[in-house]
Amino acid sequence: MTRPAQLNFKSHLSEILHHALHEIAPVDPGVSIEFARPKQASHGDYSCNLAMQLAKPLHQNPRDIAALLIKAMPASPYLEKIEIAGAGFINLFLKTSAKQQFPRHALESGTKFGHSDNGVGKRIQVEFVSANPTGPLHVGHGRGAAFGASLANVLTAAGFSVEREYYINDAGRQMDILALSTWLRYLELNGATIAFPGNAYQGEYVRDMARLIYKAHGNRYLHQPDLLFADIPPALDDASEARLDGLIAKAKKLLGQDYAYIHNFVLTEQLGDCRNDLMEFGVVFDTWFSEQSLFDSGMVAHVVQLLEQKNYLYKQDGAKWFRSSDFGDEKDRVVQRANGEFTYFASDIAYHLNKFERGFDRAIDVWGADHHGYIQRVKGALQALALDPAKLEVALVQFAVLYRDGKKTSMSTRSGEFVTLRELRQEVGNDAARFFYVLRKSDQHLDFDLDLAKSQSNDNPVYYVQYAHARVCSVLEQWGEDTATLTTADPSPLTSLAELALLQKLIDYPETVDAAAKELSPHLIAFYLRELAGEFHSYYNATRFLVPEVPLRLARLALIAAIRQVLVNGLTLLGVSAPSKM
RNA sequence: GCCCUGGUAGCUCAGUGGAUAGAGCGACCCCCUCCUAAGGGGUAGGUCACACGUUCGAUUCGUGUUCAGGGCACCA
Repeated sequence: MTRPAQLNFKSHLSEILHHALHEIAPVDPGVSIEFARPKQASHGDYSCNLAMQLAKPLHQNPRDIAALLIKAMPASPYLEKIEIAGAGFINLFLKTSAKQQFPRHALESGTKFGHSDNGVGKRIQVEFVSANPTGPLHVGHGRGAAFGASLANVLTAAGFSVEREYYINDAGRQMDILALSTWLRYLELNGATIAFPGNAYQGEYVRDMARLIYKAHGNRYLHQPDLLFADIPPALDDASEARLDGLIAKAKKLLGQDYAYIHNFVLTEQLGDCRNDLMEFGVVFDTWFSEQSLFDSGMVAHVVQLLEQKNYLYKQDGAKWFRSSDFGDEKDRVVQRANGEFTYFASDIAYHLNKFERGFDRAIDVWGADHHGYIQRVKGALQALALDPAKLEVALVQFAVLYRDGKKTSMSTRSGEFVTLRELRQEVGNDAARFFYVLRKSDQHLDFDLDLAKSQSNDNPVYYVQYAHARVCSVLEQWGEDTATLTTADPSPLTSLAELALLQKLIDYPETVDAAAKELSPHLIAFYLRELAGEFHSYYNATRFLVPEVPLRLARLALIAAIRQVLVNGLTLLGVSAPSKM
């Protein structure tokens, strides 16, 4: 057995059990080799239920099979003993000396500890946030941002080449509504009295943009409001969508070329704001992909034509429908409306075709849970285009429901009543926000209690983890010597129960990163860190590190230095800082 | 009506086809002359929603029921 470059007991054990399995069952019986971490120490460090799985296909008693497997296993330098227990568990016990290698191993690997090469040579695109640039990001977007960024980091740690992308919905009606809303506010600044539509964008940021335009251009874009509202039927109520569309059409007509200026101005403003907001949140993108560019390049028209050629479209009521029900969708969907305009779905098909053309091995879309009905039709379209829909994975992030004073808070952008991500970050801090967001499984509803998150109490688990880091820093500082020398410390004095448990925890870290990458579950890192911090705090309270006996002191310092490294690495994956003083 | 998520301790949530189901908060009791008390130790708290099925074994998988949240546009 060769020693793996990155020490990973699980894959090592898996290797030797595969070998044994092949020995006793040359024909693949179609079972998978899994290891569990037993809750009881007497059941070993790892346990394997392979023998029980084999009982049926091999028509033998599981305990007998276990004995055969153990006999066929190649010798391992890391194993102390192997036992058969219960109904046929194979319990594996690691040598203490093997576990004791981990502090040195973690320190030598440094920021790379926990990284693997599982994904080497594979390109993954992670698309996330992709919020409409029609207003500030709110706390719901924040969850997608935190999840997507952490996921991308985890995948990078697993060796994948990751590209982070933001899809900008800069084409379409919502942008027009924003442009109109801003222009109406601008008219008000010019002294006009406007019946501001109830379903236009109400937020204060719209007024801010209008003020910027007014400041830079004075009354250049002023038109008489009478003309604007002239033939808009008064019978239509204030919140009518048709009235809004009428106003947009009128604005385009009155402003002529200038409409493009207003439209572009509000887009640039909102996008810039969004980008800054995310950057401050530690979330950066490699690519900002414009939906409009898909129209400009003719990609949307092209993809619709492509589907038409393949006979997946039909006309009904003047519109073009895609036969998505042929691909498991509950009904067919319109790609081109009766008025000739393409739907959002059409540009989304074009967008996904474009993703595939860029040659990613996997594309992960992080979507809000409200888009779940969308998965089937997009995959259907990909299939219709003879692409492999399995390459597209959709991670649905459930809504973050916000509570203030114990009451649900509305998050509609148009109504202007929302709590922005920026506001949240200012109130609870970036670290707490990033950590809070990934402290839930992504497909789990998140009740974000603002009052709790705002309270600077120790309820906030991020402090708990950061505090562990700060404590290690403090101890090492008082020790005062070069921590780099700790890699040479003899680890054999680390024999207490707490120390063995901590060694095991270090061993778990690379496996946790692997699992988080495989299951697209960054929350596993957050939970791991909380557990590691908990075991460290307990150890800290029970044990002195700066003891007079030099070998013991060095061994313990090496252990806590390794813990510090893992805390840093894990927090980095989550985009949370690791302060050395608190 | 159909589709997605969920239902695990008082609350918020992890977790697992396996052996005695976990954490945080809350409650109660205790620990700073001591490397950071933003910490630690302890006590109490459970029919893993319910029923049936698959399995050597189900809280985990399947089906049904029920409750909760969300989604079902020629919006984006």
